[in-house]
Amino acid sequence: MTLNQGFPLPAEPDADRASGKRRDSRIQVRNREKILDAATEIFSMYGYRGATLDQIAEKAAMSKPNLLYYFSSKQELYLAVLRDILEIWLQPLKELDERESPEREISAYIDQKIRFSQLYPTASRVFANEIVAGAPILKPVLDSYLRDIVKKKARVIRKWVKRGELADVDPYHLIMMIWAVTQHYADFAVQIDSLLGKSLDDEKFYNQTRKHIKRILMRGILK
Amino acid sequence: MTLNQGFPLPAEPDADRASGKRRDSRIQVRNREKILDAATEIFSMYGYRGATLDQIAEKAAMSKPNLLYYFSSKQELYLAVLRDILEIWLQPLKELDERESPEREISAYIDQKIRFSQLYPTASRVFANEIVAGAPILKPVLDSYLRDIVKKKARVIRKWVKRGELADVDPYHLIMMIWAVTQHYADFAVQIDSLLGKSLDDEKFYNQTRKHIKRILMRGILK
DNA sequence: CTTTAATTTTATCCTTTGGTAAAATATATC
DNA sequence: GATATATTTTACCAAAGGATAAAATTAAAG
Repeated sequence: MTLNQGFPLPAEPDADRASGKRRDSRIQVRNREKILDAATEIFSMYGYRGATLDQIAEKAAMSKPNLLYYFSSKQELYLAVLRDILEIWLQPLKELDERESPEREISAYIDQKIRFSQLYPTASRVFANEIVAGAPILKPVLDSYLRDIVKKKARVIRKWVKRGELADVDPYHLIMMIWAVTQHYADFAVQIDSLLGKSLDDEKFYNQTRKHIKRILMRGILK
Repeated sequence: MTLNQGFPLPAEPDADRASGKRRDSRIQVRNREKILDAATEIFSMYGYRGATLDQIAEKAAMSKPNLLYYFSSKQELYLAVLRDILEIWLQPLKELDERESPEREISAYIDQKIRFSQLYPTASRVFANEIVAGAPILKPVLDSYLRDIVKKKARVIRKWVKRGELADVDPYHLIMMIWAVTQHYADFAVQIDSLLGKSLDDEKFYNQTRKHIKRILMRGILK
């Protein structure tokens, strides 16, 4: 079960772009997308091992061999899904800017994270699944790429603390707290639905949630 | 795939206790426990569908048919695992007592939740897996049992707010925030290990985490 | 000890699953 | 519209996985 191999993520393999073969025919693009969407949904429910190509193919409304024509193995498909997710997942953190006030920056960061939970709940769940499972695939990425970004941003937060613009918080715990709370609304959406009958799709609930999270967190960390 | 059926959880099926058959021979107890432990670990990594009886049997150091002698199907085993988890997962919430101060009660609640993450990280992950997967099994329990408890405790929190002992927070969001943050340290342990090289097993890190979470949250919600 | 009941092992079954081969069909290019 | 290329379908396969049957072994009771 050494699923992991050759995952120099991020960066699509994406060989032969201008090379010999013409890719990206209309139908090529459309079908790959259809498959990725279906796969995201199925992987989010069953995880890598639990998901089956039959399920994914059915959801994508095509035969299994046809699916395998576009992604030559389950693993390759999973990698493609994870690649897409990681990109949008990481983006917001990179934008934290020390030159701005922590109030503004952290508030904006929370906004972006909760927006992600609203827009891509299934993607969030695939990611959650992967991490809960012990990150068999993403571990190398966490250990290198993510680690570096977070380290850099921890420095930014620490600077704010030194400047006296922020209470004396641990940057790592703060970042993880924000992740935990915002992702929770996507990952545990069923539970929330059971308790409140609401989801982030409901714009009113979305805003209430967003404000509430921000209020408590910002009160907790601002001087 | 209608996994769900006859899950009047909580309450073990537990027929024939004083009835005809004698249960609970020494070996019976020991083996069931060994299996439940192994199953918890495997289910936590692969989810219900992704886990295999072979893996579980191997981890429990017995043959698959032998395992099936103790739990007559994969589903039954999964149910038994969930039952055990749910019990310890729910306990702390029930103890919130409106007669005490919110400061003391919520602080104690956070302590208990983070302690759970430290003591039973794999159990927490099985639970997370089940919820992320859409709670195919636990949905009825969430919709009834959990819903009632949370509603009751939301009332307690609301009372504190009315008494002016707590800032004007939404009880549901507060509870979920506490869940999210505390469970995160168990469910996303790999990520934390990647970023910090630490886990809650490290008593020092455990306490630092506990205090940090409490500091920010309590600052955020106390008047 | 023997007898009876509990536990474990061995052999096996049927279904599902990831994946392939090759034929058939559609699409594009000249 | 003929030819080459891309896409889809049909028919399979070998391995894995949940489960059962029945034989073999071990433990308990008298």
